[in-house]
Amino acid sequence: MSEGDKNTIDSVIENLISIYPLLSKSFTRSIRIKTNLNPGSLFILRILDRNGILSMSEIGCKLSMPKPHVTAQVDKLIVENMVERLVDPSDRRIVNIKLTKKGKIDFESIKVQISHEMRQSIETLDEYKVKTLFESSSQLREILSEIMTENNHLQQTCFKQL
Amino acid sequence: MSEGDKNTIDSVIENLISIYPLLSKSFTRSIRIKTNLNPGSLFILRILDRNGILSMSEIGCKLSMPKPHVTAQVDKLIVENMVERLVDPSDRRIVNIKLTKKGKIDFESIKVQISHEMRQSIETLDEYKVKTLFESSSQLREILSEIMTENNHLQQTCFKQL
DNA sequence: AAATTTAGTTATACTTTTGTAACCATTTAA
DNA sequence: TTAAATGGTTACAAAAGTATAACTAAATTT
Repeated sequence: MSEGDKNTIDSVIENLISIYPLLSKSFTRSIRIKTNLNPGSLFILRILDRNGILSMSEIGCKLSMPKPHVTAQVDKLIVENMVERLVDPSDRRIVNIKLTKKGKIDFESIKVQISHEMRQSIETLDEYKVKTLFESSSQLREILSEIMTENNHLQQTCFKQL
Repeated sequence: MSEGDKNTIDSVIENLISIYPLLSKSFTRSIRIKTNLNPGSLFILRILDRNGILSMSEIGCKLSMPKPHVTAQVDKLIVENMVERLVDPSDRRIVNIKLTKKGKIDFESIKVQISHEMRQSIETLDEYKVKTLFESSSQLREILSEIMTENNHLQQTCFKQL
């Protein structure tokens, strides 16, 4: 690897370390204020919305969330009637989770709620910047999803890939 | 605003909501394992490294961190001899914070520590993807920094811009 | 000079997240 | 058919972040 590549990677790390708190502050506060959910259970809604059905362990793997925490968060979502547990007939130890109809509808409106300020900010940008924002966020998301597939290390190794 | 723009913004929000947990999980765990600091105090180091000297309030504004939390985190960093308090001679209410020499050195090595896994992952990517990652993270960082300048709402309004 | 505002700290309570250990039920392996 | 491994839950502890009120000291306003 050349010296230039090394510097490029340094810059990437710098950028990511800067982006993280910007996103964090933008979302977590909206989530707390505008929903009665916490960020963790919202993450679970998001991956269920994307993946359909996931087992408890798969949720924990995808979110690097300890299994006891997954249980607690899913319990909350069940109380809210946003997800449901499904016993896997082929292996009755496995508990599969999926969004309910209410969960799907609620998640859509929550997304609108928590991104309201950010949406307004983005709308003030000129067309070119919005396009740049779209492309850069798409690319970053894709590559990060690709490389962030390492296992978690929580009570047991997580073998299944994201 | 056209329907296409609205969809583009929706996609941007989707992307950002996806990127956030990926970054979060990648950094916070490394920080906890590899340093004796918490993410919050590391954020403070980062903005001090970038901005030089900042007052307590400015730190709180930039990080959307409640002032009492800033005090607590800075206290920790002072115990570690990584930052120092400087009384502002023109206004003796203001407490300015800057990195010590040790703080600068430590921060550099901490950055290497906490980004080690991510760096290794990035190194496995081909040259084109690294370039894409660099460009997209740079662009995203720049635009997010630009739009995430809203005030915090913690005990008092934060007027100064980031 | 008195009243108000601002910067920061202290104290305190609460929420969220992380982590470990122990446990049950089920499946797989010996 | 025992023994071991796996998926998940329960219980519990601790770290980290969030929030508000009350306070001191200094600056500003009136």
